[in-house]
Amino acid sequence: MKLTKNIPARTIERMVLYKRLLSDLLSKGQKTLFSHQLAALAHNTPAQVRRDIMTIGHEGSPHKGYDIASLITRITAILDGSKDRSIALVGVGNLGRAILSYFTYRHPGLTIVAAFDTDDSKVDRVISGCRCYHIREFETKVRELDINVGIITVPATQAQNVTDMMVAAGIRGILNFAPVPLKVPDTVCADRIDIASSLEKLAYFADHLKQHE
Amino acid sequence: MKLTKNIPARTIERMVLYKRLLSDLLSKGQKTLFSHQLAALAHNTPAQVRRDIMTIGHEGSPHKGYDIASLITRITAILDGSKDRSIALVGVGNLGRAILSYFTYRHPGLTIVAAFDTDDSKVDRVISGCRCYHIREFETKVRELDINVGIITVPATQAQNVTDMMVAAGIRGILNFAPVPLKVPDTVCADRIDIASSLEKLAYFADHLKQHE
DNA sequence: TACTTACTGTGAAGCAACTCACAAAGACAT
DNA sequence: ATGTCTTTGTGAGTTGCTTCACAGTAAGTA
Repeated sequence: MKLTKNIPARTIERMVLYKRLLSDLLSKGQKTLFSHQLAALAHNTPAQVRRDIMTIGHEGSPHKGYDIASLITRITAILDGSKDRSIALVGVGNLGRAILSYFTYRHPGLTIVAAFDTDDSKVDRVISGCRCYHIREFETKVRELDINVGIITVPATQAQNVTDMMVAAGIRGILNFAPVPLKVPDTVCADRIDIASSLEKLAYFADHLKQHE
Repeated sequence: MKLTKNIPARTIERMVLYKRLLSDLLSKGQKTLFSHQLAALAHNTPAQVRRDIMTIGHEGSPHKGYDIASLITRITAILDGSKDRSIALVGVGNLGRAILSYFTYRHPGLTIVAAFDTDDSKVDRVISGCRCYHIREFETKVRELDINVGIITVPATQAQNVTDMMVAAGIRGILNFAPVPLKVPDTVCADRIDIASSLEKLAYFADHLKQHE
């Protein structure tokens, strides 16, 4: 695979979606599709789809469209989805446990292999198939299990501390559920999922979207 | 408050964050701040902060900066955060329950007032302070409790059905945890939170971000 | 009073993502 | 063959958010 330079984040997000949609179609026996069909499934435009596929260096043929199997292969290669990802979760509270149970065995290629907490009553328990360790073992386990993505589900006040610890341990991607922005060096990628913020934003648009045509 | 026309979604997201950061400062007794201080807390630039504040029609003074209390008031007015929001959740599975427990009593102004499921064993139970109803009562309860935001935590196969039901019941904002994009009329605002996708994206950037200065 | 300093408000420039619109090309019909 | 139809690939244009850079301004200083 040629080294495609700098694919924009938005495109990567859509690739993840395309991959899932295409895999569905493939498992139903469909072999090819056109840009407008994928666009309908992804709720965007044919032009967007074609541009995206062009961006990752793949091509289709004007009369058959895109070959689903080879497109999946290409996207997978881009996303590096071939190799299994080991993920660590820090903060075994309500949300942490929910993510563990929600996640386990459901997402091939993405596995939460270790959870961490400061609470001794949680240490060594196995929650939804995932063992809990004391947070002081974090760096050791990260190295041992070759983890490079971390999930943060600790209270806001501790999120930055945990982040710094993750960065020090060599984590390169952080998914943060705490409602604070994290400071990370630019060799590390951090994303925030904040349910309360999302709801507030939604509440705003629920009121301000046009009420009529 | 004057009708500010069309504040971009990105700005609204930052407003939600600013509001939280400013409230923290206010409760610590701070009265005013400068754009560069808020920028540091929000991890963006002073110019961005000033532009945002300008966009919502507020202003500061060159020597004292912005008045925190009045800025919060303004943001709250914009976000309509004064009135309490009633929220419905559909799909009382692992994730649904986690969100209920994670959310309850923690977010003033945002309350999940009713949960819905098809499973009779869940109906009438109270989970984390929130009562479950059978989904056939959805529209009735939505009207009764004046709900206009909904959370979807059902399996992907049912997400669109639930969405259509929500739209029919008059819901205007939908937060979707199922890994499929939803089709909604443009009078309704839908947002997707997909943990698996986020992790895949993160995994990609964990590998592709620059390794060194 | 005049000078310095530090900040805001904002027009204009810069960027990045999205869309348009059309040339090129294969399939099929006649 | 020749023409028609449909769809791809893509340069160019557009849109919308972000950043720059500087005039305007008020407080502090002497």
